Amino acid sequence: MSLLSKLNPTQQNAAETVKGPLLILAGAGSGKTRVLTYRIAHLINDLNIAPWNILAVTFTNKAAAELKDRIEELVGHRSKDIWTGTFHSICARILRYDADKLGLERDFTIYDETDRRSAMKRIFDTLNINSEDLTPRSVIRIISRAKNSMTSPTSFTSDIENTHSSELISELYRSYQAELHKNNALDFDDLLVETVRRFNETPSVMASYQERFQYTHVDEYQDTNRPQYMLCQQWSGETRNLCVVGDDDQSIYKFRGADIRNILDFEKDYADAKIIRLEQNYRSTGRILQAANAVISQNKNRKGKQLWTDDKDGDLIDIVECDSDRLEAKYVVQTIRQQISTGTYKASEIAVLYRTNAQSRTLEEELQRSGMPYTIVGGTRFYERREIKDLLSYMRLLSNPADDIGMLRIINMPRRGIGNTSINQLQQYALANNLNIFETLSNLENVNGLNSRSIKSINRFHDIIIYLQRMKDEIPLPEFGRLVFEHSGYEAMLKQDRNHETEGRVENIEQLIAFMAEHEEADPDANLLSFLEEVALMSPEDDSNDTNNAITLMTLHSAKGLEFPMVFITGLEENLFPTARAVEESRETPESIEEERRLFYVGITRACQKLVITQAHQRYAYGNFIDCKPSRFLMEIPQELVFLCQEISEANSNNEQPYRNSFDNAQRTNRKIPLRGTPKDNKKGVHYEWDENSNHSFGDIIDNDDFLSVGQWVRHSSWGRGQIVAREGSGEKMKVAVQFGPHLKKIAVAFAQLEPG
DNA sequence: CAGGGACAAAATGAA
DNA sequence: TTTGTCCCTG
Repeated sequence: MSLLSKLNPTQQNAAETVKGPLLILAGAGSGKTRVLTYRIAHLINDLNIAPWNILAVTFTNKAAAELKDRIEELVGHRSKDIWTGTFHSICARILRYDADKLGLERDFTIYDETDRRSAMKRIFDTLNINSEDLTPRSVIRIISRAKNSMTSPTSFTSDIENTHSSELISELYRSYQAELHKNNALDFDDLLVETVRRFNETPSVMASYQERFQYTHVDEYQDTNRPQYMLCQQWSGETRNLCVVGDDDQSIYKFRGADIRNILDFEKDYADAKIIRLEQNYRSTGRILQAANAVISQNKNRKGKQLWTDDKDGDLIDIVECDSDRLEAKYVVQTIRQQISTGTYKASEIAVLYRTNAQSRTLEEELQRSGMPYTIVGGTRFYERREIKDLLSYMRLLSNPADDIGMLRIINMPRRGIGNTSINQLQQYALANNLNIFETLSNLENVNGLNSRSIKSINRFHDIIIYLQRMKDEIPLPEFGRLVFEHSGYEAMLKQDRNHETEGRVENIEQLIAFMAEHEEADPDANLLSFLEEVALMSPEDDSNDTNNAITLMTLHSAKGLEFPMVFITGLEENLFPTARAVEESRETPESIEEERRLFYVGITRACQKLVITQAHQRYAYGNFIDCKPSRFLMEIPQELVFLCQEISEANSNNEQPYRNSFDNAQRTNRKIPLRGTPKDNKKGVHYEWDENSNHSFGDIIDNDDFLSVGQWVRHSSWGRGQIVAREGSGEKMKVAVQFGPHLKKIAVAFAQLEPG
C-alpha cells in the first residue's frame, strides 16, 4: 500500500508532483506540514532519492526538528541526512563550511539587534554624529531594509523614504559594513545577503550546492524577502525542483522585508509552475472558519480562496467588552480557570494571543495571582538577559577575538578597574593602527595615556582571556561555560551582592550551562562555535520551556503555524490592533491595514474549537490611562457568529487593593524601587528594596525625628500616598514599613539605603 | 571611577 | 511612569 494513501486526493497530488516548480497554496489548517512530510518521505521511500539531496527550509528551527521527527516516523533513520533549517541557519552552515572558498573567516560571529546597535553607536561616536532625526536605531532600520531588498552601500540611493540624508546614510552603511568586517561579524541580514552575493561571485561553490539540493522545499513562502527569494532560485538551480508552500493570507512579516509578491507572482517567475490549492480545513469548527473567511475577504490584495470543513458549526465566538486592560486580563484568567476546573480544556490546550509583547505583562500578573501555570513565548527573551549576554560575549570573544563589540561589553564587566578613559585610549590606539582591541592588549606599552594602575588591570584581564582561550578546546562545553563564569570574575561579582535579583541571575547562568550540556549531547561535533551559532539563530518559539501543562501566552506573530483548542485574542482596539502606525498609514494607502487584517486572520485560524476575543475601553500605558475604541476588525465578523458580553468593573472592584502593575511586579522581582518623599519633606531620593521576608509587625513604634519617622507621609509615583507605620534601625540600614492605600490592607516593608551622613 | 541627578526614550512584530 | 544613558562631582 502506498505511503500517500493517507492523504486526501489534493494533498496526494501535491505530494506526487515532484518535478519542476510547484506552488502549494495551503490555507490555514489544511495539513500542509502533513503534505510536506509525506512528500519528502515519498521521495526517499518510493523514488529512492538520497536524503542528502533533499532540502527543506522552515520558518523556525523547532519546525525543522518537528518535520524531521515526523519524516523519521515514515522512513526511519535516513531522515537524519535531510538538510533542514531556517534560511538563516542553512546560510550560516554554508558560509562556515565553505568559508575559505567564499572569502570569509570560519569563526565569524553573528550579531543580533543589540550588537548591531552598539556597532552603529560606535560609528556615530567616531564620526561625531549628533543629528536630530538620525539615531543608531533608525539608521540600522534603514540599512536592514536596504539589505532586505539587496541594496548595497554603493547602490544605495534615496529611494528609501529618506530625503536629504541619503548620502550620510550611505556613508554610515559603508562604515557599518566595514566595522562588521573588521570585527569578523555578520548580522542576521548578512547571513542571507552574503550567501547570495558570494554564490554569485563563486559559481563553483554554488554549483556544488545545486548538485546537492536536488529537491528544494520552502515553507511559509509568503514571508520570504528578496534575498530569500534569490536563495530559492540559487538553491533549486537548473533542476528547478522547487516546491514552495504558503498562504498569501498569512503574510505577516512585511516589517522585516517579506514581500508578498514573491508568492503572488510565483507563476510569473516560473512560467511552467504548477499550482495546487489546499482549501479543506481539518482544524477549526465551521463558525470559526466562517469568521475567518469573512474577515479576510475584506482584503483586496489576495489570490482568493475559501476554507471549508466537514466539521460541525461549533460554538459561537465570544466577543467580550471590558472596562480596562486589567479587567480584560481578569476575565481571561477567570474564564480559563473555569474551563480547566470543569475539565473542558487542559491548560496546555489554551493560548492567549496579543498584538504587542507589552500586553503580556498584565496577563502575566493576573495569572500569577491566580497561581495557574503559564509559559510566555518570546517577550524578554532568555538570551537577551544581561547576565546571559555578558557571558555569551565572553565566549564570543574567545572564539572570535576580533569581536570588538563583545570586547567592549565585558572588558570592565565585572568591574576590574578599566575605566572609560582607559578604554577610550585603547580604542583610539586600535583605530589608529588598524587593530582590534584584543590585539592592542598585548601592545600596551605603545598606548598613550595609561597609568600604571590601569595597565596592571588590563594585563590581568588579558591573562584571563588568554587562559580561557587556551582552555576552550580542552574541556567539555558545559565545564568550559562554568570556567568562564568563575574565571571571569562574574560569579564573584554576583555572589558579592547577594539578593533576590542576583540569585535569579545565577540561576539563569546555571540554565545556560545546562543548555551547553544539552547542545553537546545532541551533536557529537559540537563545539563553542556551534553552540554560539545555535543560540544566535534561535527563534523565540524555539526556546519555549515546558509547555506540557501550561497556558501559552504569545504574540500573534509567534502563533503562526500553531493551533490550540481554545484561543483568546486580546486587545482588539483601534491603534493597538490594528496598530497606530497601520491606522495612520492607511489614511494615505488604505491597503496598509491589510497586513494587520492578515494577522487577525492568523489569530482566528489558530483556534480549533473555542475562540474568545476581548477588547478594553481603557488601557494603561506610560503611566496613564488612555481611552480605546473597538477595533474595526470586530465589525467584520458576521453578527450571527458572535456571542457578545460585557465585563463591568463593579463586579470586581470590591475587595481588590488599588495598586497597579508596578507594585506587584516590583514585589515579585524584588527590584529596587525609587521611592521619593514629597518635595516639602524630603528633597533627597531614597531607594527602597522590598523585603518580603521581613516579619516586621504592624504596631511597632519607633520614634525618631528623622525625616522618615513614623506618621510621616510619603508619596510614590505609582502607588500614591503612603504613611510610615513602623521603623527599625537608623542610618544606612533602616527598615521602614510604609502603608499605601486607603484600606490598610497591605503593608510594604522597605529596606532603606540612606545617604551617608 | 563610582554614584547620583537630569534627561530622554519607551512599545509593533523577529531571525 | 519606568528605565536607561549621559554627564558631573566628590
